[in-house]
Amino acid sequence: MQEHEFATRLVAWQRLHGRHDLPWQVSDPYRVWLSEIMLQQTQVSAVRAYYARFLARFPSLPDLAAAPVEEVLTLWSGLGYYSRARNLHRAACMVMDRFEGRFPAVREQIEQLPGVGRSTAAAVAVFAFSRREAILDGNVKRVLTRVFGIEGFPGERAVEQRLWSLAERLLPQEHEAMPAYTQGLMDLGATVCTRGRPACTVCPMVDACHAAQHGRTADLPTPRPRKIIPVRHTLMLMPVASGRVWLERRPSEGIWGGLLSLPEVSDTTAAEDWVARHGGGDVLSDWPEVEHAFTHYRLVITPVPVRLAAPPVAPGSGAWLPLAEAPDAGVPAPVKKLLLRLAGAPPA
DNA sequence: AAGTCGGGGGT
DNA sequence: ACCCCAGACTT
Repeated sequence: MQEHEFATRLVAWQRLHGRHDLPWQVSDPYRVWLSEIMLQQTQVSAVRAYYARFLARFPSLPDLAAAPVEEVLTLWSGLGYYSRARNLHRAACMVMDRFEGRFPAVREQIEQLPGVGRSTAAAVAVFAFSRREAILDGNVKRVLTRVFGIEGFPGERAVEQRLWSLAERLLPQEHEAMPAYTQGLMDLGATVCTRGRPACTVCPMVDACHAAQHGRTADLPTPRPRKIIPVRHTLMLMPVASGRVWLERRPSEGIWGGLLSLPEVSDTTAAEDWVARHGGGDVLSDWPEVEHAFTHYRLVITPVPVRLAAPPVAPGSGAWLPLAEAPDAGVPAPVKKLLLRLAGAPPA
């Protein structure tokens, strides 16, 4: 298969068999950008509801820029990678005062926005402005490594560079074909050239696909080299008083940045110190640990429910929330699990 | 180049 | 239980 034939086949396939009903298939750059950020490392099925909710609250970019970042984070909670939400808000403000409210139409300018890398910038440039730019996300890497038989872990610099240059050579010549071509690349990866059981029998590339012809779809793309995942332990205090629980806002840097959460301490001594510093109280019971898995480590949380002796005077930066409301206050998933348990078995 | 950041779905 | 997903940013 000549390289120019790839785009021809893909565009024809997309028009007949691609997805045409995704809510963000519009030309409004704000909506395209929002969807691309939400879709980073997150699957379509998970994004749909968040996208609708987000647009209902922030129908346009000026609405988003005018909102407090805390509200953006609350709408984001559950999607993960919370720096995306902070960057989204920063970028909206940047478009307002650096680009006078007009979304930039060139890939290099879009790429200046925080949270937007080359691939995301290219996707916005293509869908909103029909620019001739290549994307290279997980779907595209899978399709290209299989069709063209590219060996090596795509996270490796040399492999990724080969993929970028290949992706650029494959672009259709006509600007008008760019949205269908780019959508076709994503659709093929998402619905046909899937990770587990690719549907090669209905693939428009099957006769030219290196992996399909050599029975190597299970080997490509080359998987990430194995690593040992460490385990970390932490304690989370659950300070309760008068039917309310104390939540603190975490620093914007690091894990769960900017989210409301339970106070975290490193060990039991630090836990006792914390209670003493806040007027003293009783540890209510020993609760079972909660495990939470990240990409790079496993976190074991020991919950420490405490009834504070002192009345609910706010210590530091946070809030006393009614037990029934706390689980939905935009907290990290494992904290929500703890708060639901707390609300289900409130201290007498 | 390697490490960090999350939650959820597929297998 | 393990893998990865419409990646970007920091060190």
